[in-house]
Amino acid sequence: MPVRQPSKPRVRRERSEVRPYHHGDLRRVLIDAALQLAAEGAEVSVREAARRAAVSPGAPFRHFPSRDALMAAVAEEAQRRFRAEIEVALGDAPATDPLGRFRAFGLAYLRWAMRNPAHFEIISTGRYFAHGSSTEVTRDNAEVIALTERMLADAAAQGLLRSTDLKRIQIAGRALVYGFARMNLDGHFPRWGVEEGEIERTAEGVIDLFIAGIARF
Amino acid sequence: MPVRQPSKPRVRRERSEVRPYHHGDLRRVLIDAALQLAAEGAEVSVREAARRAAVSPGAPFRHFPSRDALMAAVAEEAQRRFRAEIEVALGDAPATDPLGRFRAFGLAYLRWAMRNPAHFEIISTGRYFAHGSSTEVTRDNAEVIALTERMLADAAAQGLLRSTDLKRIQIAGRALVYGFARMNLDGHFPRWGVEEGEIERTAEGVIDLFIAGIARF
DNA sequence: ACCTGAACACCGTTCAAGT
DNA sequence: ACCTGAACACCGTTCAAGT
Repeated sequence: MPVRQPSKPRVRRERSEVRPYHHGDLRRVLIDAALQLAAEGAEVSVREAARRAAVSPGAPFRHFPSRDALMAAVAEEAQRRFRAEIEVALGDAPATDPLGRFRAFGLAYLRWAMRNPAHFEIISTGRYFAHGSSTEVTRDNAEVIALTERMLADAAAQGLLRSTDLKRIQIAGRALVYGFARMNLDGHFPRWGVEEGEIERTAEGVIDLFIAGIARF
Repeated sequence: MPVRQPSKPRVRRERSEVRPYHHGDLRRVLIDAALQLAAEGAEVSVREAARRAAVSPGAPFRHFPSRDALMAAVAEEAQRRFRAEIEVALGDAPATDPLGRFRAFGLAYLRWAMRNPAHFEIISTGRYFAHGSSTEVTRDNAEVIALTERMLADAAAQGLLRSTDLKRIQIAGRALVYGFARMNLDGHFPRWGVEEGEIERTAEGVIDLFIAGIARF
């Protein structure tokens, strides 16, 4: 078999002065523009994303059938990043300590939500895509749910829990962290006397309170 | 002094067939229209509210400086109703049983949120008025916070709580119910295997789990 | 004092026409 | 195949003009 040179991808003046007629990967560029708009706290509009991609207002509709479809793609991307961060955080937590893992999960969840509020909102608000319209988001989410399910099952197996109703514990735990993240998002903390600087510490305290409540000792 | 007849307020065909030039109380009518739009699950738009009030698109702006101001008025009304319902629910709960009151509060909170999702969202989303732009909403909210503060202080005084960090308990409790309400709002329950019919029961279970976690026994 | 109706600058979306 | 640019039906908001 003839050995081929490990072909450096032929660039051939891709970076010419002349604006090319075809955009490189408009789909990708539009998603990134939308992510950035959200991160800036601006409303995500198709037209503005198009403007940032330097294309006409109609162009995005060749890649996304609707604004909601664009938002779903943005949610997919954000969900991917979220899940990656969760998994990194859980890499440090030993499998032998399921409640420790549960705690690490909660902390990672809240930290990401605090530091990426707009992306968190797009993932969770459910206003942009009908439940399950994006199979990828659905799958990612299901795997995150399965993750905490396993932790609780392990904890129960080790006799660490007061209650045997794991589903109830799981939903309560999720309501707790989701509620905390949304209180932040929706600007509730000032009226609760929680200041900017102490939010992450407060998150930690709330998680610990919950775990102390479900733990046998 | 000549006695004048106790003049029945001169109506003089106010209810004539001809549409009167002045609306009776356009402000009120616009707020109601907006509440109804929200309850129908539709986007609340100033123009649509104007249409329902049978006035021109510009008319609302004589009563509200902006869409956000209209939404703030809607939030005020919704918050008033919410608080009224909470207080009715607490009327039945004896002052001698602070954790019972805490439970009753949580249930009333969640029931209202489940049954008035759109109004609940307008109250809580904080997208429509800067934190504290409406003194009335701020005050109503502060009183609801004070309500639960008292319950927990009473519970602590009776030695019913495991922890003495009441602020932490309060924020955790609020995060729990708010999170649960928002999971419902944001359509999370299908992917958690919680069906429509069992949501209120699940809410009860989650509240009980939390209270069992903070109670001394 | 309160409302109308036209106007303006935005949006999402469609579609013929261009390359 | 992909993009342009005009068009349409919506929005929030302003403002002269009417009563």
